[in-house]
Amino acid sequence: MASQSRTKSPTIRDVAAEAGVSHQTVSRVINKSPNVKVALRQKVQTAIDRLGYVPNIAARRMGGNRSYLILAINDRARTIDNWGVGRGNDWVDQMLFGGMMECEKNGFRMIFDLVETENPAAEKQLSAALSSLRPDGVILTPPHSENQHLADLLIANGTPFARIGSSNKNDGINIVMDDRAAAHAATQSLLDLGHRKVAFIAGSPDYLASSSRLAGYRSAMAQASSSIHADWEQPGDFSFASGAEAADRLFHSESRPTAILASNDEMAFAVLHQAAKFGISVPEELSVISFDDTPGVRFSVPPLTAIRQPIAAMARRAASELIDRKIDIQKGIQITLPFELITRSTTGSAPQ
Amino acid sequence: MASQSRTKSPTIRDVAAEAGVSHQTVSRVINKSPNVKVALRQKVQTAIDRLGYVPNIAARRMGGNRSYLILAINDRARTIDNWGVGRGNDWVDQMLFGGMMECEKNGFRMIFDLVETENPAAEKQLSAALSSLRPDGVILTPPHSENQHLADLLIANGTPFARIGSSNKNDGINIVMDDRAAAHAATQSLLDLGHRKVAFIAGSPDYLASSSRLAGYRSAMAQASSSIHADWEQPGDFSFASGAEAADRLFHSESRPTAILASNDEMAFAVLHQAAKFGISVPEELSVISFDDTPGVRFSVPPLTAIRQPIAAMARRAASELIDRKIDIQKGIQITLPFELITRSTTGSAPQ
DNA sequence: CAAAAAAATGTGACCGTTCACATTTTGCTG
DNA sequence: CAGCAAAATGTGAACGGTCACATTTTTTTG
Repeated sequence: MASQSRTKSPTIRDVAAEAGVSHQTVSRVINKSPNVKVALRQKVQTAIDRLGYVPNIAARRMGGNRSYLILAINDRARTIDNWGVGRGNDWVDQMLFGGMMECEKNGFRMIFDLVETENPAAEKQLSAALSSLRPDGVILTPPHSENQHLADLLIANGTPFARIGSSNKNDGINIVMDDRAAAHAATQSLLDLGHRKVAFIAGSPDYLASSSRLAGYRSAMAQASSSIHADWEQPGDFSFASGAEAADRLFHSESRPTAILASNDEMAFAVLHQAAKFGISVPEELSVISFDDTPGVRFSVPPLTAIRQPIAAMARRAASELIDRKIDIQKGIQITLPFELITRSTTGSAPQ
Repeated sequence: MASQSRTKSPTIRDVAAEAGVSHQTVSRVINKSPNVKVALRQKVQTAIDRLGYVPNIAARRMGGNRSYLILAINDRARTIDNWGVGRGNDWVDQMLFGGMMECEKNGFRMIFDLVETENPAAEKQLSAALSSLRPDGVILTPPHSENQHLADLLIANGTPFARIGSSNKNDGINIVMDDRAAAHAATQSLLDLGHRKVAFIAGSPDYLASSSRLAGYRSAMAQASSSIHADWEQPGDFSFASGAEAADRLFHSESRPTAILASNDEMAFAVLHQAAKFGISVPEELSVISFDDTPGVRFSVPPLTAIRQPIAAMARRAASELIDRKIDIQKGIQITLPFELITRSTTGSAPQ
């Protein structure tokens, strides 16, 4: 009944026999060892091609001390809503793409683990995954990149790791976008369009990025030396609801802003939503810029001008660094990737 | 320099020594063999807990004929745009969630492979993945679920597989939403609101779902016995651009529809976009329903009424069936999962 | 209650790689 | 061109599970 007998794939010894060499020589060819003569290498390669040999990843892990696996830890909370509410985790597919391409290029595989944000068993879950998979590297994405317990566990275990979207850490590989500079640039672009009343909706304080973005906004505003209104800095938590509330407060403010910088796309969507309700036209009466540039933004009406967070590029870089693994995880490495301001249709000159 | 020595995880033999039994007994406990006395089982379990033992997945694969791996084949084309254009693959994260939860529950892991749609090397890529990973099951997602070459390869290899979003196949496990019924229901809901001029924007003909949806639309319209205008059936290919073009044609049509059923969210977004341009208010002058209900839809203005495609549930079911593997892949199994019509704000009574 | 059957437990080989080390071949030096 | 170092290739063990089968214990049966 169940599955019929699996076709037997050729082994390294089949290739060795076919090429008339020892199995170890085949291994050397696979692993690009420099100490194989060209003639032999070619003979082996021919045999590999003829037999369609592909090394078995499980056996490689058994024999050597590498697994050719990169483990990506993502937030379950961001994804779980898909079940009911239909909230997407735009990180996952970009992670997948950026990280996976890099892995594939190097004969690695990427495996995901979804860990609940506030789960006290998170360490246990990671620990089990390490034992079971013995990955060559682990990528931590927000908010897990802020969880030092996980990092400590990885250090104790001797597994190299990279954090995405977190910096100022003195261990592991830390890959970030320059949030401060990005927020500054976005704010400046609004100032350059003649806006003087520029508001900011902050992200959840749990994320380091939130304070960096706020700092960038403040520095640009301070430089502009225009009068700053306290109401223009609104709290938020990255949710649609919090964005809508912030927008309400701003629209009711006695000094209503003509431009709003929102700390993520979802809150920017909420701003557009509320603007429509208030009969405020975008971009004629109000300009909006958001952070992240997740895939959905180009379908908003009007399409959002946004700071693109290079998630795929960050994941790719994380994978690449882990695969190279010339790294001493005990001391931290900081890598900053460039941001990009994508101008679409929610920004325009300040109203007269 | 490189990674420091990895902490040695306990092995099955460490547990055996700790519990004072043979390694095979430990193996039996792990695998829930019924033939272990309760007293012994408990002694072993205690030792497992004390040592924090977790079986090494690679070793399990080497010894036995299972890998505890499910391979999910996704479309690279849908994802590759992330790099440049920022187009999301809403399948991936839902697949990930639905399938992965099920895998995790059973001690399995899910691995993704991104395969280009039109790539002639697709079979080679799958073949390599099979050799390398030896997965216990493979999940094919659109458009790969329509590629019989891949299915044949899997059958020849003896690897069970499930197709998502494809039916009428006589091999493998086939999991679908009832597209015809869903399209019928959506169309009917518009007719029930008093609409008589109901248009349809079709999806790419490469997908079986496209024709099913068209059929459902036609059957509902036929039943309504209202006069049907040829212009109301517009071609499309699931892209924003094709949706915008279809909308343009419909809005210029001499018998402009008061309701439009679009075959996916992206084309529905395009309809909203064009409606705004034409100054057509939604839902007062035009009702819109879309297919898929991908995460972004609730941020459209106004939020889209949509048929939810239960992607996560389908992935979960696929994984579940493959893990149970009581299946004879030679003969096909058809599984239909329920759809759901999510009413949001793009639908309303027909204008007078 | 002895003999046979069934259930519980144990033993050693094996999966397909890489590793450590042994051996052979090649290249270099004086 | 002997003698030795370095490069190229080969050999067998080991990784950590499961499998097939052997052995021991318990239960059933006539």
